[in-house]
Amino acid sequence: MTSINNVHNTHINTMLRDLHGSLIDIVSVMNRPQRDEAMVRAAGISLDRALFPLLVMVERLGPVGVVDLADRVGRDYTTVSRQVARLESLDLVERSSSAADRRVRAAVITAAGKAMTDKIDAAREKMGRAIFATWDEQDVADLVRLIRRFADAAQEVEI
Amino acid sequence: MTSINNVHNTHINTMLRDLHGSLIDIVSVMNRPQRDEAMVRAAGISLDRALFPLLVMVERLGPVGVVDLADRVGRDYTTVSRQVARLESLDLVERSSSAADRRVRAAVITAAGKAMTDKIDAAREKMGRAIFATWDEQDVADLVRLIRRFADAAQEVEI
DNA sequence: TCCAATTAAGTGCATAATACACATATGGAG
DNA sequence: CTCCATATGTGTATTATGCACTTAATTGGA
Repeated sequence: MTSINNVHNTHINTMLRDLHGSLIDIVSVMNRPQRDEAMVRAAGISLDRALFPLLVMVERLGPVGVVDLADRVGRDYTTVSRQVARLESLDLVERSSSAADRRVRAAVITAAGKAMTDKIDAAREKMGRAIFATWDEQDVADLVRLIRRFADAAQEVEI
Repeated sequence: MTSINNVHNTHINTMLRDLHGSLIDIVSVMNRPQRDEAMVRAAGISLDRALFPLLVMVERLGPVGVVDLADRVGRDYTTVSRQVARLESLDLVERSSSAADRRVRAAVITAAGKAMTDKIDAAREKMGRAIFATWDEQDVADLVRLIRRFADAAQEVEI
């Protein structure tokens, strides 16, 4: 290996470590219960901590099964099965057997659930505007584009 | 509000929603227990799921107290207090009362803990190289720079 | 200086979350 | 058709979690 390659590798390693550190910080922010709960409470609703990310994912991912959701939240699917059942009993999501694969009881968000996530989205949008207020439009566009590309690649390389 | 501003707002909203979707995907990947656990098992070690992110954070954040860690993982500090105590009993972290503030028993990683996170880092580096193999160097640099800036801003706007 | 309020950390305890073992139904390959 | 993989669900034991309370140290005033 040439010295140029060594320099290059060190550079990449530094960037990867920086990237990982940034992701840890972002996940830390997203994990903070205060925000989600404060939003939900401000909307006059009460929802268990564990149910919240699932509701958001059901809204985002459209008809989605328990196993798929479980993979994403990193919990056993039996745990998620019970949580989705609770969301269903709260009329925040509804499920129906997929015509294509009747094993799957895919969950979709209800009007009541959507009303809840809309309130969260509004708060998130406000936060996003505050964050990007001082950014060049080009930087925002680059971030959105590159992070999407990164997310896609990260999902591919897994498993 | 002019129609130009409407277009602009819609554009920002779309980008914010895209960004949020990307972050959900990234968090999903990071949440997958298979990877971390497989890494740790490959290294011949066994570590509870809940303890793992804490170990990584202690390694990254240097001397860090229980309350600070708890804020980051989004759990009550009493829960984290017990988990850090377990990491300590496993000799993966060690704690000492800070000279500056003797209430704080700041945790730092031990040699054994560092050996564990080094193995994880190596696996993560391999993954990063796979992800970025086809990227322009400039895109990688832009992503690292912009995501760091975003993480910093997101931490500021919180609370 | 001294006291009240604040903050970091820890413990006991009740509750909720979680995962494993097991069961059922469907899909798909041969 | 048969066998195996997959999606989901339930019973149960274990663990994690958070609240109430406590201790110790720091901080900010009066």
